[in-house]
Amino acid sequence: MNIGQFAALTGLSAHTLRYYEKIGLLQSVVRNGSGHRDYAAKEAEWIGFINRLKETGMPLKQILTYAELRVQGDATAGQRQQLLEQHATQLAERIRQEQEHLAALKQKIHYYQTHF
Amino acid sequence: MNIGQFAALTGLSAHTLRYYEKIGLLQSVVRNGSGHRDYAAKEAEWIGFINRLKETGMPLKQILTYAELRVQGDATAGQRQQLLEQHATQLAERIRQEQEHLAALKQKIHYYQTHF
DNA sequence: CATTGACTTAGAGTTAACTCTAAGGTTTAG
DNA sequence: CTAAACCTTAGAGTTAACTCTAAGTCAATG
Repeated sequence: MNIGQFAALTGLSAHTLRYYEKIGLLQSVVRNGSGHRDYAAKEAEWIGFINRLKETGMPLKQILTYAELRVQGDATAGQRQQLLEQHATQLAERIRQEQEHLAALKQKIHYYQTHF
Repeated sequence: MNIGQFAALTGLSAHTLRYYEKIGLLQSVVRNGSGHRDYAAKEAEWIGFINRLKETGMPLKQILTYAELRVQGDATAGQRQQLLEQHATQLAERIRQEQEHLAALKQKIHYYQTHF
């Protein structure tokens, strides 16, 4: 799959895909005979995971750390697990806070409803 | 209360407080005889609400819209209510997504636990 | 065979929300 | 009285994560 198709599939732009490659987030993209990038299914999966981490607020730098551990193979599984555990803990805490904020917002909205 | 004390109280820097004033987020700060800002309790409350909106991902521009409606008084209560309702809906949706992400992360962590 | 899309490097531009600096002046606290 | 904190305007710098441009070349599609 070429970069245009892969961009459409992942929702990222071709520019962004090259950028991700440049900073080391995508290390396994192979080229076809004429030098064009040829994306495989595993890249789509990996981008999916990157997006999950991004959408939960992990900065690219940290995702990059994870990516670098990943290419080092099984020896780094423990570190990766720890990294994800830390992130999961932070995410749970954020969800908790957002629920609190949501409750407060709803109360404020209720105030508007009853007073105007 | 002067700007230094108020900064300490709200967790924002004096720089940021002046910046908020400049962009119109803080419109009611009075000055004492010598021109220094004199913050009141209502400002602290308002900053608290701004922080709540910020922490739930509302961009300053939109918070500014709310601020401008606010200073226009009761006539804009409906619009403000609508703005908050929209935001609450988005927030609820985001929480839902984050919960999904969290579940997926936990599964991945579980995978690490059982395979290494 | 013409158009569209791919390739490269290198670097500039964008947006949000600060964050800080300069430069000169006034006020307050101990 | 002196040091720290406040005031002003105007503008530069920062960080993240893109986003785009230039300039020239090569490949793929209909």
